[in-house]
Amino acid sequence: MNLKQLRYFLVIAEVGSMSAASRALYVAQPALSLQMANLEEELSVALFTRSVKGVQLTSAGEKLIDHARIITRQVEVAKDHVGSDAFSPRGEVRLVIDGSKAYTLLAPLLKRCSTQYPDITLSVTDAMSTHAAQDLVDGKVDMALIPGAEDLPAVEVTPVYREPLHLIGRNLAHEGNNGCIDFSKLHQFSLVAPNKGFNLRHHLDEAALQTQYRLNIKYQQDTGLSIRCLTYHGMAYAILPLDVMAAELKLGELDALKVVNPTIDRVHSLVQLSKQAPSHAMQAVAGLIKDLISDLCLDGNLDGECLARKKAPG
Amino acid sequence: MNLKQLRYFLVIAEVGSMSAASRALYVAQPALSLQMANLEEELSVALFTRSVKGVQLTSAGEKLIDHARIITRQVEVAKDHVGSDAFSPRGEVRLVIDGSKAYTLLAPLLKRCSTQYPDITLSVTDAMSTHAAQDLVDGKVDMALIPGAEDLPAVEVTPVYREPLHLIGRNLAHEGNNGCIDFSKLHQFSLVAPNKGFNLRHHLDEAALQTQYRLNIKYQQDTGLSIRCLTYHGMAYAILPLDVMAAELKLGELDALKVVNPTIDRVHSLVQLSKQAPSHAMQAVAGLIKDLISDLCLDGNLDGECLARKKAPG
DNA sequence: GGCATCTATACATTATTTATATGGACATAG
DNA sequence: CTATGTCCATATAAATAATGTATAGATGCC
Repeated sequence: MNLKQLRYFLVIAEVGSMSAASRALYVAQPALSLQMANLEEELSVALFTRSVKGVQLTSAGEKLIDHARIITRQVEVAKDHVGSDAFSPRGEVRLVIDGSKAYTLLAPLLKRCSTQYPDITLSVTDAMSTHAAQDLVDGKVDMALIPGAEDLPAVEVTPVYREPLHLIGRNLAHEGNNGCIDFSKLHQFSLVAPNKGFNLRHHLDEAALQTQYRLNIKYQQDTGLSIRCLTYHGMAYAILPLDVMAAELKLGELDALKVVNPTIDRVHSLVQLSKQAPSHAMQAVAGLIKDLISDLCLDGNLDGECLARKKAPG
Repeated sequence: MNLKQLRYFLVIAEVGSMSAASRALYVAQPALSLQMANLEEELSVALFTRSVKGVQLTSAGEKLIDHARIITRQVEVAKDHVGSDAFSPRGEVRLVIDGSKAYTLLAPLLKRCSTQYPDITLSVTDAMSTHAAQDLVDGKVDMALIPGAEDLPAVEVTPVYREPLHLIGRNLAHEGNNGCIDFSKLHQFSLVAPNKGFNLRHHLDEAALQTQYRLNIKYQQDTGLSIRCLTYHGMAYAILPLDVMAAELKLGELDALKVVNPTIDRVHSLVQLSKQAPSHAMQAVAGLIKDLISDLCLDGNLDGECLARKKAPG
């Protein structure tokens, strides 16, 4: 067994076909066929069931895939670790950000990273919080910045940011009180919200349960784009953090009212698997994120409370 | 970077010389030279400082060695995992037993292992408890059976056995009371005990502190053999678990009195690093150990209390 | 200074990996 | 039902990588 085999194996398992993997890897298909055959012979167990439509993992293959991810990732971490120190880290960091924060954070984060740590390759993806958490445990990413991670198992959680949620929609200016609106009045608005299971919805349901007020959820949409779209076109009102609709609010096309009595706020946390030791690069990126959020809060560019201390520059 | 390089690297680092490693690995020395040069080039950092006396790890090399151990071990675990199931596990398990228990447990454990799990290779070493714990965190072994591990960090600890300590030495038969002796009377005996830092000594000191009685420790010896030797020759008395001197006690050459008021007992635990998932083989061996201790206690061949439940046969 | 030991380099040899070409299995479309 | 396309496996040749042999350079030791 060697690392090349494991890397091939991961790609083949992911795309479900040796031919497709050969195109993705820029390697001839027989090479993959042979390497997998060798691997299977060494382990004396079949990893795939072959068919004319591609390959599928056997149960043994399913077992191997977790190990393969851990091993190949550990190798990357090792490379980074020996080649860098706390002052000039290097290597790849794969970060997933909750969709609601990606718009605000992505650009400045990438900018700062390339400036402060030119040797770090920061790959950022965005996803809804639940998918982000799954990517993390699957080993597809190294870190996640997601809301509602306070009590996930087997992970290292650092709360960094508490944000209040707002009612957002058209022609709300006259409704509120000092830019606020009581939770009790929310039922007057047709809302668009994600399905149960999503963090945003969880906070809404919780507050509704607590106050005994019902909400009038007219549309259930699970992507940020859908929610923004319906809201923008006046079809419904959304309960969101401010920055998601920053541009429309600035233009005066939409209004926002902070929900109070009770306020609904959620905590975004940096999450990483505790079973894998963080590389210098990961620690550096974690510091960057904390700094960035801290700065954005101080400058008023991010609405909410920073929970992570401003790191000393290093 | 590949696994071959990491394996070579580990051996070279361990023996401190490429030539010596080449003999150990049955590989020509230039092959090692070249592989290490390649590895260093890929990481763009020197792993060794070469001298005419051999090689020595640089700080980067020190960093890599931990990763290399984890990675290579993870590969072995992966192999075992996919190639075996809970019923017929296979693979290597490296166990270290505290010296005081090795004599009693080693033979029956190996016998049971080869009978029940013929595909498991069980490598057992013995060491004083402190060294055993170090071997575990260094990744030189997978599991340890040691006393006093109740609150080690970053490890999975399963208490399996509580054993009472006895005063052992020549001509004690008339001293005790129903085979027991009060802690308060211990100061009358010249003792041989390990230095501070060793688990046995820790329990003695603790009891002395608690009762405010001082102990008369004449010799400080840190190996089981030394302590047994001095005791056997009547130069001192030892405070030990019964089984360490089982043969001499049986022959009537030595006597043992259980220390009471307070009793001094210590708990042996199975310890494994929590960061590495246990293979089927490791779980099987852990079960074997619990079973064995349980059986030995029930049959009266081990003096003390079994803390782990008798596992259902499987 | 001569000898032993260690690592590095040069070069030939061997082993491994990959690419090309091709065949068999199977699905889908005409 | 046949033609066609896609998939994986095999054979063979080419390319790449790893290893062994021989040897040089460096340094400690007697």
